[in-house]
Amino acid sequence: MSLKFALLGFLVEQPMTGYDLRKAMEASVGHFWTADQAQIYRTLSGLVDEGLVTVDVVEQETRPNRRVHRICPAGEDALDAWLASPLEPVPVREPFLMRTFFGGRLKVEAIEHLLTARIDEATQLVSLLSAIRQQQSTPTSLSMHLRIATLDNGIAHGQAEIDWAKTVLNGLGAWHGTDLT
Amino acid sequence: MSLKFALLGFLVEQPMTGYDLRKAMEASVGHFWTADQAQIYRTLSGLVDEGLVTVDVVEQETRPNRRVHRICPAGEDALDAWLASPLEPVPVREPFLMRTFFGGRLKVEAIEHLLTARIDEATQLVSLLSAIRQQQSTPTSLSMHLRIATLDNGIAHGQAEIDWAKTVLNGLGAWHGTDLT
DNA sequence: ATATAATATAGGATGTGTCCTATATTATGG
DNA sequence: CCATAATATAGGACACATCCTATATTATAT
Repeated sequence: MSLKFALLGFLVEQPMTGYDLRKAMEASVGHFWTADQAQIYRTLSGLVDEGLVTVDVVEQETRPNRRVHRICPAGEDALDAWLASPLEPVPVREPFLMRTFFGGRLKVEAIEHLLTARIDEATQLVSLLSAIRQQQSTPTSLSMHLRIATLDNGIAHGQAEIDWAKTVLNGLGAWHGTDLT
Repeated sequence: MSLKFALLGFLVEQPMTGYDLRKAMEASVGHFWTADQAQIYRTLSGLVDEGLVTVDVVEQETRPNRRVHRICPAGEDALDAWLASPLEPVPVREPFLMRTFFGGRLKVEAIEHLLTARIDEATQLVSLLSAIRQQQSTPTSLSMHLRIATLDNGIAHGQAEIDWAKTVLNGLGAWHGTDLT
């Protein structure tokens, strides 16, 4: 998927180890892309096999050697090709909505609990992203503008989820104490 | 994941074949859960192995026999347990935001193209969901209320995406004709 | 004083889902 | 008249990702 290109994108900025990449991703794209450590290493060696990335081994005594990955021109080409390529359809999969869909089997109180938990989670996420967003200075480049935009996207969807859940919660009153699902 | 429970949820309403389930899902939860045909059949036979579902074979001459699946009491219990269980953390993965994040490598026009395509897609989705939403009568049960709520969720997020993309698009003007990424 | 986090890589097992294929007939659309 | 959609199931191959494990030392936190 896009992990491959995410790695290439980060390696454009500077050569990094798998470990560095994991941290860099967690700190920047973590809110819209979670990457497993094992997956990063596997994808990274795949990039090396494809000739898009080279490795410099830096010997270390106490820890495993640092394998510093550097992007090749072919890697940059692959990244640019991907950026301009048509958007692949994303499989949608929302376990929470699946629960909502069959929630009629639950007691109203249990549904309220589900929804308030959802609101709490989304509120926390929005707070976190907003805090990071506040720390950003006014964008002086297109790149910065776009990176901040990804934060705004998370905030917008988080807020949409909160608003939606509150509306559903309010509409639930009509079925309080009712057992006719 | 939740596919297992989605199948159980649908089988509560009436016994169905794998084929029926695929159609039922596409028509109702399709906007927040895409299910592959092969995956449905495999998951379904898994449910049979677990003893949560039984099968009646209806002989047919011209086509493969219909294997009608019926939920067992154990299946209903499993469904209810899942509905009340804590929410598993969902892995986030948004290829479009990954592209946005590294979009600084593209020309401003190319980014505009990405964003307008995104707006078009989201607009289409919102139209489709809104049309379905309009066809719904006023909910007379908790179940109906919640099912309609899943539609509203899709509409809300679609609209949030449209609003966000338009804002980003407007902010892009400042970098028109600039090459300093 | 002791535990755990940080540094750094990588393999095996497992799960979940997609894609493609096979099979066979009838109905519908252009 | 011909193609393809609908009906109905299911297996093989493969991709992508997660979880767990192993290894080894230092720094930090309780």
